Amino acid sequence: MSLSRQLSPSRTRDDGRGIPDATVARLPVYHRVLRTLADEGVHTISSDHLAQSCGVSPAKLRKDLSHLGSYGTRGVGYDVALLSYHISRELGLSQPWGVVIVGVGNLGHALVSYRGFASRGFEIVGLLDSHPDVVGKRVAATGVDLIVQPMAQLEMLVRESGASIGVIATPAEAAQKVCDRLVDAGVRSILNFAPAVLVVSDEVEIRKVDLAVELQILAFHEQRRVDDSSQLAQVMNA
Amino acid sequence: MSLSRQLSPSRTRDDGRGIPDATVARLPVYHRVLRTLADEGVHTISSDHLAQSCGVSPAKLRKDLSHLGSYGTRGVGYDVALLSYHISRELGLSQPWGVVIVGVGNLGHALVSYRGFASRGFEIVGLLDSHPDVVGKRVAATGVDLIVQPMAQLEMLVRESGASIGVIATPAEAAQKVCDRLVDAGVRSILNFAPAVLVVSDEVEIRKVDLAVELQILAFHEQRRVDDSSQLAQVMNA
DNA sequence: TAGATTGTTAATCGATTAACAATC
DNA sequence: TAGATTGTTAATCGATTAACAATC
Repeated sequence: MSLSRQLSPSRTRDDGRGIPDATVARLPVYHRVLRTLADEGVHTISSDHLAQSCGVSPAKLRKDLSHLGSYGTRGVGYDVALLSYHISRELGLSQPWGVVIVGVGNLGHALVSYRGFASRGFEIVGLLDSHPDVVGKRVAATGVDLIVQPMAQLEMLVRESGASIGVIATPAEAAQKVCDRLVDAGVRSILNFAPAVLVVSDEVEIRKVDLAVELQILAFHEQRRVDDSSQLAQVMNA
Repeated sequence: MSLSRQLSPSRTRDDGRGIPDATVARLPVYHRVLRTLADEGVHTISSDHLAQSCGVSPAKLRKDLSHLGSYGTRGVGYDVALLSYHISRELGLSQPWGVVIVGVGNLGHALVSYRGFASRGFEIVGLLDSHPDVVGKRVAATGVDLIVQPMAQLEMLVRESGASIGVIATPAEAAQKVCDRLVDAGVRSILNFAPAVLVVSDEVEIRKVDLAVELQILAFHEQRRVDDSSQLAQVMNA
């Protein structure tokens, strides 16, 4: 699909087909746990222990890490600092990424005050909202101190800041329009919190966080649990 | 794993192995889109059109729906209301589920004001926080009007309300303790927003929403894009 | 050397996809 | 009947897992 696979089959130690999506999705967890371990003064850790801390199986962890290269030592384990570095490099955390947040309601505020941004090299470079009551308000948190801009500023803000990630925290009705404008302005990565299916071109990477979906998946399992226990009761009575 | 599969191999029209996880994760999207279509007065829709609205392939949609039973009409399509009903029933949305939210910071507030709750049968039955400034505050939104309770009330609140879903919106440090207390009090489904790996027994269903993870996955793709274009430039120059 | 632990292999499992027979 | 569209089949693909040879 992407040109790069054909151009350079092995950018790192990987075997040419790129790092599997499932692995990429777990790398941030490994990275966070490794940083915590480093803070606690741990220098070396085995795949068994690290896997347990990350909530995955040791086999899966080793398989995942093998895609990055060979950074462990047989008989010893992994150097925490070294592995942490290689993961962050692979994830692209060694360079800063500008983030624009569209929609500064409760969720937008929660995102601004989220401490995980700056510590991983993300910088919030712009806040936008369409509501007159919100536009012009100053929003400050650790590492952030911005004035909410009107929507008309979107294109200029994205271009001047060079933001590469757009976060959509608007109501569902506004999401597609906002998405289109972000993409037209040059954003190629979108994180969508609005409960809407966004249509984008293939070049745009889009991730979706949907609270309602998560809750409904839990409801499904809750219901199955209830069904199970009532069925069990029937069997017991029979 | 669960007893029910052995007891009753076919609760609905499914073939005994239960509905695949990947399918369950997509059902809420189908459901939301179907409700929107119903609101727009659409009575019948083909898998091709519905799939497009949901952002999936027609083959995947039909395969997914086939796990629920046979609710379409060949040559015609799906009845929007009927299909919507069967999905909601399968997801367990036909009965109300009580939700307790622990941690009423910016994110907790965003969750309370989220409109997707009540419309899908979820009811927020309790808000808890450890911070003295927050405890006792009244939090109101559509369908919600609650006083934030101190953490000491957790067990009593869960038991008296019969809440089945616990939402953790605390800092990472507090998350495991909160999780343990929720589970001890009887909660079997947890939605975790804290950037922490929670350890729970097998009986507890846990879902995780991690903003930092989503952003880092986007950063990975951004970086790959940058690498690609610089490589392309090199090839062009050569 | 002996014990420990990685990185890789091969088998298995689950999800996706395309094609088409069934049938409205 | 002819056209349309579902539900199912079989092939493919990607992810997981367990086992173990390599090696510190």
